[in-house]
Amino acid sequence: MDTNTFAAKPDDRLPRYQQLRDDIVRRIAQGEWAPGQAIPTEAELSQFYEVATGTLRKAIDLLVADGVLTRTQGKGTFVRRPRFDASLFRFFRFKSADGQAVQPTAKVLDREVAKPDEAVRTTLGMKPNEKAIHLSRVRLIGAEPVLSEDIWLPRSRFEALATLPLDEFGDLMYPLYERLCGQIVASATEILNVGQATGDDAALLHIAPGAPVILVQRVASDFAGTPIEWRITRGAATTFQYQVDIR
Amino acid sequence: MDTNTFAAKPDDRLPRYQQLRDDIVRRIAQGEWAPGQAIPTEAELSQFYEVATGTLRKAIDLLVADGVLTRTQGKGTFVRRPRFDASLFRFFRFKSADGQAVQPTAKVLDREVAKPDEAVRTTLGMKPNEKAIHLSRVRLIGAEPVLSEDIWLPRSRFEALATLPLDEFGDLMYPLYERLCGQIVASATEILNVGQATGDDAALLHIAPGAPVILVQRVASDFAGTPIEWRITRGAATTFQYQVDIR
DNA sequence: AAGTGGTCTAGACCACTAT
DNA sequence: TAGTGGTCTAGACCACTTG
Repeated sequence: MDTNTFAAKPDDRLPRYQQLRDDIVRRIAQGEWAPGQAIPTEAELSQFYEVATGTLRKAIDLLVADGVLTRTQGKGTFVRRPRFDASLFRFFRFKSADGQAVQPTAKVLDREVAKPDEAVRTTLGMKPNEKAIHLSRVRLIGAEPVLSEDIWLPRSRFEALATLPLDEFGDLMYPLYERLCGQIVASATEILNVGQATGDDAALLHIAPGAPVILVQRVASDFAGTPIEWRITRGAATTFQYQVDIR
Repeated sequence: MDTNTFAAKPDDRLPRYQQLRDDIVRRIAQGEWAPGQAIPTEAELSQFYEVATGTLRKAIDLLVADGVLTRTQGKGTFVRRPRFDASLFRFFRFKSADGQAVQPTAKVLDREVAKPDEAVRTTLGMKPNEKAIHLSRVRLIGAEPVLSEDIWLPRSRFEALATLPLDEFGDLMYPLYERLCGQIVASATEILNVGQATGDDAALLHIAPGAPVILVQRVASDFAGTPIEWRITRGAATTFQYQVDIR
């Protein structure tokens, strides 16, 4: 921070507060300020950037609205640690026997290092001959399988996962990405569709072939907006529910 | 506006800008400022409320973020006219023969004035013996039925629709509510589920009985947050697609 | 008590729209 | 040219957290 001036003038035509926002996300993307840590105080930042506190606050307001930062009065402003492995609960409502919401566990069934589909390859911005790591997972409530998942990762960023023993993958992938590969998921886009269970799905999820299933395709990206994971999740449509509020 | 002081001090503990926001939505809900019209200028409002322009702008920022107001530089700040009859396109992707996205037309099949289900009655906050207007609609692309809809409205607010000839209902309900009944839909909550087509659905939508269908339940409310419409829409799951961006 | 973010002021000047 | 919202300043004081 100290040694690095605000050289970045990406676009003088943009308002100052947008330039500030861009510079702050750049520093986060480059790891200068890490998730879970506090960024410098408003006073320090406004002095460094040579803007009034109101202008700096407006830049931070945008990042808070985007979910990149969180503010806590009296404590500081922090880079948000994204924890949306639970995001599927926005779609699938799982309950235990006593009606409580529960987190499913996960089990990696298979892993291969192979050439990805063309669609996956282009989505992840991979070179024509680059290999991908492909994981097949099942997620369970107790012993009951509820979700079936396929995950593709570019090998270049996730080399450590190519050799990790399958039983050492935990329930959550994103902490693993961060710990073993230094890859932090900052945002994601999900597309929902309805399909019918294939024979494999049916066997895995204990439903009838042809029964309706929800397909959630997710592309997850880092702070710089680069896609780093492609994932598809399938679950029985009977467990599906989603709520939207319209402005 | 001139005759009406800012008597409302709903909660002195709240920041001024939140009090301003509440007072502005109150005026909109009461019809003092109507959808499509401009509200007073920032200079007038900040003088009237006796706050600095920055404070007033923060209140308006909130309402813009909520989708209640829109600002246009050089022109003014306007009460947004909600137009989300097209919101189903967030769920169902319809295309014409040449691949263009199209708006479906609508046809009211049936209307009855009857006691609503208990669930509908309580959701709409209706008295125990109050009657509701129930409409059955089908929505079509060309001649092809794609969505089947049931709508319940409290009779007290929508009397005019109890007698309107069925062929005079247009394609869009909300402009009708506003024009004939003075009811403006300002927000809505939708819940999605997946089901299987009943015999009626199958016949109406030209799909096989038991085929997967998407059910969208919508509760629409006015500016004051009072629910005024309950609606359920059913469509073939094959036409369903939804995209979410996660922070 | 010191340090943080949260609220608010009283302006200035700029960019855009309309006439 | 007049009027609108958009940006920005240079502070002040308050509410909350931590030592």
